Amino acid sequence: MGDRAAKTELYEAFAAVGKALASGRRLELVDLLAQGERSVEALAQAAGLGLTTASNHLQVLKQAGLVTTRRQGTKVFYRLAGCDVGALWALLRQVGSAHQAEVERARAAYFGPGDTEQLTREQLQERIAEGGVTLIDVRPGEEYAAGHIPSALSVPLDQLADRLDELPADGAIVAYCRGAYCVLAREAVRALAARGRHAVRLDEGMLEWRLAGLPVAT
Amino acid sequence: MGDRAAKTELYEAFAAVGKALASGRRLELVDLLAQGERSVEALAQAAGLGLTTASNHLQVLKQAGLVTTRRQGTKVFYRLAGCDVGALWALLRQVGSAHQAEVERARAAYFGPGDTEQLTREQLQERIAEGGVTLIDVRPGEEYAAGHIPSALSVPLDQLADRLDELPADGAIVAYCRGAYCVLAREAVRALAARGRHAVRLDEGMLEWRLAGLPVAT
DNA sequence: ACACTATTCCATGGATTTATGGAGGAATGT
DNA sequence: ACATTCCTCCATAAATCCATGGAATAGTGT
Repeated sequence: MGDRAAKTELYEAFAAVGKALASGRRLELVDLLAQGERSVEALAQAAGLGLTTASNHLQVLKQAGLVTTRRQGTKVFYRLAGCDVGALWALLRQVGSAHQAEVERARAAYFGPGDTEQLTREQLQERIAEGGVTLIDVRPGEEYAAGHIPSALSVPLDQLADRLDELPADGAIVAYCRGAYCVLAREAVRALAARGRHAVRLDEGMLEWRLAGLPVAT
Repeated sequence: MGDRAAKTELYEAFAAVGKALASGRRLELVDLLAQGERSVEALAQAAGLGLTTASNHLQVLKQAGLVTTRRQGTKVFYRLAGCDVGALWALLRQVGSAHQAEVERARAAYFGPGDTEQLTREQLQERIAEGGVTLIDVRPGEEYAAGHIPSALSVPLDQLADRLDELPADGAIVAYCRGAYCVLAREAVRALAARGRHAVRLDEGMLEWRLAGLPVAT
């Protein structure tokens, strides 16, 4: 008991989880999977990876125990192994943004200058309870189908311009997307503003909503 | 806004945190630092690493923003950059142990067969409130000095055999150490049992105590 | 200035990781 | 059986990471 070789092995086993989180590509995959299960091909396309590359990365994640698979016909669907994996990803992002300057720089470059008006979860819940607010989920339709905020309407960002008539002309519009580091809701708010509609966004997204234990509709 | 190159950079920045967690050696250092700040030399010795190797790993952790340094005379003291880093380490361990078989195997090999009687934090708090319990901190003295559970007595494991007279002959003894994956308390309980004293251990340790927001004495 | 201590920086070979193509495997439909 | 689809496994070259020793640097005491 307590010898060095065994200790090294134990820590190496924990490090296997760290290694799985040590690639930006894999983190993109984890972020996608946090929205719901997907096939390898869908993941590869959504993350902009080659098929074999995506498969390789998914194998690494699976080896580390972060994801599990389910086979349906010829397709293999990957999903996070548990909600604790989503929590780990969220905490990793929080630690990075709190302590690493490079994250803040990259975030600013990704989101672009300025920011859009935002709402906290609590404020959104109040507004929903009061009524009169139109909540739109601007993620791709499959992610909405895998789970969304109750009362939200699915309006994927790329359909937003064509479906303006479904949104109230003068009522309040709130958009949300995957999470704190997703651009979709920001782009939706800007796109709406460019078309003369006022909208605000939820400050975080579906990932944080789930982690907070709030109700999810499917 | 939202272009791929910027997105890749952002995820790569998060991955820098993952990379820092991708080595068993570095995780051992993080685990030590979770107990309190230490000099490079002390860390190298405690982790069984060469001095330059330890310094290298610490630089990687620093670069990732997980630790910060403080200079005092010729010594440089490293410490965790925030309690969220400790939380990240704890969550990484939890995810590993929940989803990765290898962790469980390595844990069993490290801790040895069988287990000692244990107590939860809540039970310990009750027993302390009732009185009549002797709580011993079996970590090295410097870690006790950096913060310990109120009312605990510092009895480093390597002094335990020589200081049996300080412990009640028939009262209840509870030992604790660094955390859920630390052997010290288990070894203390066994050592006491081998000398005819009955003792139990706290199921987790100082790391989890701090993260739970419970009071810490110095 | 000098010796001394504690740490970081630098160079190096060996090991690991990465992206990518092509072959191989499993389930499905004809 | 056969072709098709979707995915995994294998091989490979480029890039990165690792431990280690020696040189360089910052601070302390004489």
